[in-house]
Amino acid sequence: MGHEVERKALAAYLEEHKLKRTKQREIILDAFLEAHDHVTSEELYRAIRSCNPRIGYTTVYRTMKLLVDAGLAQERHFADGIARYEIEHEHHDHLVCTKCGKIVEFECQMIERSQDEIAERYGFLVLRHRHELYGHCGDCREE
Amino acid sequence: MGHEVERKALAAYLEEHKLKRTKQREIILDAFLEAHDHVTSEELYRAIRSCNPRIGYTTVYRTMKLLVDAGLAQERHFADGIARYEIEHEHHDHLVCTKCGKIVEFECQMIERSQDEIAERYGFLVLRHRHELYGHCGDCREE
DNA sequence: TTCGGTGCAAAAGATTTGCATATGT
DNA sequence: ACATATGCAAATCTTTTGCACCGAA
Repeated sequence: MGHEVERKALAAYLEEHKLKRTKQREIILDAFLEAHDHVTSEELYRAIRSCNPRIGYTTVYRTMKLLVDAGLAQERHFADGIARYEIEHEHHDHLVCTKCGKIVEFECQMIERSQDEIAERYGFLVLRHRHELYGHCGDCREE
Repeated sequence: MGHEVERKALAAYLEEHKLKRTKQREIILDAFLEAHDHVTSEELYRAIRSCNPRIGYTTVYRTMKLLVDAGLAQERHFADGIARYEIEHEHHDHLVCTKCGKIVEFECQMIERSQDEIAERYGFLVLRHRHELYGHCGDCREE
């Protein structure tokens, strides 16, 4: 089921930090990589449980923190305050519906370029950014 | 102690929604306006308690949600997932230096326009946004 | 054999809810 | 008078921790 690159990255991280390779960690990594973005720990736990009933809540929480430390996942907090994880990847931004909680990712070259321009104007070297638009999605704005 | 504008805004909202003006709501509004930005409900509760021991936790939580609905406060979630409130003000974008902590505000018409375009593409009605660029400022990037 | 890992249950921390009482309108 | 607001305690929800047992190195 693929994910070789990520498995190796995790293995390297574990070895480097004298931590152990366990099947739970592999299972959770796979489930995370297969899940839609913005999964919560609880969603992951449920998904994993359906195939592997012997994995505990705690292990999912602990492993997700591990994946963050290993640079494989990113933790984000949107309006509801629940931790959500996404795969560490290129810059992208979010539209968040404050009514139903829907989260849509978008990318906009124009904005990226404008950011570079702004950064240059102020002499900044930009390393990362956070850009979230909050409002009502198509389904919720009619109500 | 000032805050006339906000008090009137709250009163208007309460009247419009057939809600009641209570002294608790005024006290909490005042405390919120006087607090530093990014206060948590708990901090507010403690600050209010020192002068008004008869106000309950619950009322602070409920009133902060009310202030958000009334457009007087904004709720945010940073890395720890605890709700923090700040005064609703014009949307500034920020450049944040992760070395020296300098914060520079900027505004960019191009970005604003792009946001509108994105929102339209996804059918969103955008109410507010958050846009932060993190990096090193001119003074720090040389080191 | 030795540590770190796991899973359960219990704790902790933040926020919400049920309900009897109090209070604006 | 009536409907909403309040405050307490209890419930809920997410996440963390303590601890006995398990398993990778």
